[in-house]
Amino acid sequence: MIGLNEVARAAGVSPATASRALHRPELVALRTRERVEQAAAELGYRPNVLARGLRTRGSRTIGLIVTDILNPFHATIAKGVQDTAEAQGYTVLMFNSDEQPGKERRALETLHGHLPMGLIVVPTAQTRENLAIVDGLPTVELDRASGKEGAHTVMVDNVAGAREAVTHLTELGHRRIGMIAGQQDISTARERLQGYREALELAGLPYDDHLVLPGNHREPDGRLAALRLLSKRLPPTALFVGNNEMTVGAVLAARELGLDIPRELSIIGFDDSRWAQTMSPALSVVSQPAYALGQLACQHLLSVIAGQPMPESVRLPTQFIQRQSTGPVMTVQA
Amino acid sequence: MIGLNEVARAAGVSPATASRALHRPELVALRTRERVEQAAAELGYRPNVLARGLRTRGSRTIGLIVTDILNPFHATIAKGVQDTAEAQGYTVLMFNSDEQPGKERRALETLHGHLPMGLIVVPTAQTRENLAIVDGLPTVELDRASGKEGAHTVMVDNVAGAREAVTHLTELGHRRIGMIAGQQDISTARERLQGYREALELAGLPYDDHLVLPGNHREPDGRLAALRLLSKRLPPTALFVGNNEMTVGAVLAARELGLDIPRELSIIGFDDSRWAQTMSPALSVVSQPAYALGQLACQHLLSVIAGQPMPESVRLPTQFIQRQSTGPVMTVQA
DNA sequence: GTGAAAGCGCTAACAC
DNA sequence: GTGTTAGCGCTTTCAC
Repeated sequence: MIGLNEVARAAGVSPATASRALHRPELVALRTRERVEQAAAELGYRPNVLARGLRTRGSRTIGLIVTDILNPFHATIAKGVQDTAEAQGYTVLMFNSDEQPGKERRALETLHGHLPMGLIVVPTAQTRENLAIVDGLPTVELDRASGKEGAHTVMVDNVAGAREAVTHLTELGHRRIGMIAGQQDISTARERLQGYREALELAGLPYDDHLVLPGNHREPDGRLAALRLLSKRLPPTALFVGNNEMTVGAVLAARELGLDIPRELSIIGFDDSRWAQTMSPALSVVSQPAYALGQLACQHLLSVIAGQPMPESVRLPTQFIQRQSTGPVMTVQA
Repeated sequence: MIGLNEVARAAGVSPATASRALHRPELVALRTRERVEQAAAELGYRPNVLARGLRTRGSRTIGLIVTDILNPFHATIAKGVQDTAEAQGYTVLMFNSDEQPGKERRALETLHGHLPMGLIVVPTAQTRENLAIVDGLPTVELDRASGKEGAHTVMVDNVAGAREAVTHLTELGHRRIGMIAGQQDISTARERLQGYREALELAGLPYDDHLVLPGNHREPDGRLAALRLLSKRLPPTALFVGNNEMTVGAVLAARELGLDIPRELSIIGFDDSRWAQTMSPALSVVSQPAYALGQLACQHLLSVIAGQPMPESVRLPTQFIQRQSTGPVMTVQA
């Protein structure tokens, strides 16, 4: 490996000067700086970030923990984070928690050993406790809030997004609207349920516990919950589903039951995707700016790292996109 | 940060012994080892991998460069790699090349500074040259071959997969079968085209240049290529598409043209996905074991790192899955 | 079986 | 503006 020593020798300066020339050009005479830069380029010098990190107690590295990289929403978030970090010269160490607090813990432990300068995390149910592992590390919680005091969060306005979607349904005349909600220990799921309740209230409809089923955010759970809701004697005429994966399951369930969408059942999902756009009928959704969410979280984190005062919580708006999966309620069957 | 010094002091031994106790237990008396381990656990000791890496010239880190993390195929591969690496105590540094050799170069340069022990890369068109940056680093090429001499590769049998799919079409009676091929500087695309040709030959059909269009592996290109092929005076009655993203474009194109699948047009895509499974009609595909591919590449790499002799090239089989997007050729129109 | 000492490559403090 | 020196936390000779 070509080290700074070689570069310094080739440029006829001391290693310290070579380091300054590369890292703090303003402290060095223009001439020497040029010599060093040229030598570095010729030798193909690449800084050893391990040595640098050891010395400065912090590599230009940030951690990213998502709950499911196979979920396109998370993959998009990850790309937003990575692109932004890379543009600023940061390297991202990415981990998957698979929604499991234990995996999150291990990820945090591994990360800790890498002396990262910051962390972006999509929290699990135990993030508040787990974050003790990286105590003092600048952290931004993304998409969900762990509930930790004073944590920085970047999220969408889930309440408004859900309210808008469900209001769309009430305005179409639906009065029995089911919801497949996420696990209630996740802030996002709570907020979406809250929006659902608010929309019902606005429409003067009662909240009916039996029409709301939990789900663990994955496809099979969405399917099972939908099957249960739709098999009731008096099934809902519309379904609002709390995340993208469960929506797939719900649509599959509707197909299994031979229900025509939207004639016999209206469905709205949370989070847009290519699948939602191209399935037939195309799915009405509450769309989230996933990429922007990742970008913003990363910028936010870098600002916090830089010591700039930052607002604790940032909310991005969602957008309701009406497609073909929602329609007026059928005239009541005898 | 709790360092090895603190642990050593707490255990009443020297740092050197503490290091040995944790890393080479057999060199240390059982009693002292226990004391050290207990001290480490109590203090919550986490090794500083930067310091260790600096000292041993190589962190327990491997690099992974994929061409598009938003493509579910690549996301799945990444998960396979990560899960496997993590199980062996390795940390993955993941980068996105977006198919751009320039981004790949920068990723390799960044990676180099982290002193990784190995690299898994989904090659771009210039990987052969770019790999000079990490000269000597154990490397496994995944999904595609860069053409570098003696490189380790883990791929699927693209020729057989394509041949099988196209043979399915010829057996259904199709005689004008179009192909949307990937860029021919990518080995995978060349091999799939090769399989297409072999299938035609097996069926005694001539190879017609006009029925084969290139594409840059992304959705819009697939759409445009399909539109061009299907707008011919004598359009193909079936389409074989070289990757998953382009297949989406091709299906959208068919819809735009109002073509009924499979009555008026049969389509087969390469690589399965949830989209392919749930779109209607469900898509017949050549399915690839994406997760296993990632796992295998990682195992292979770790073996190479460990100095075990390894075969240069590994091929996994594909599997043709017939769904509803393929059917017998329509009786010829006047 | 254990400790002392050196050094991985780099940068910050302190001279000059 | 530049060089000298020291040390980040760890592992690894080399003694004992």
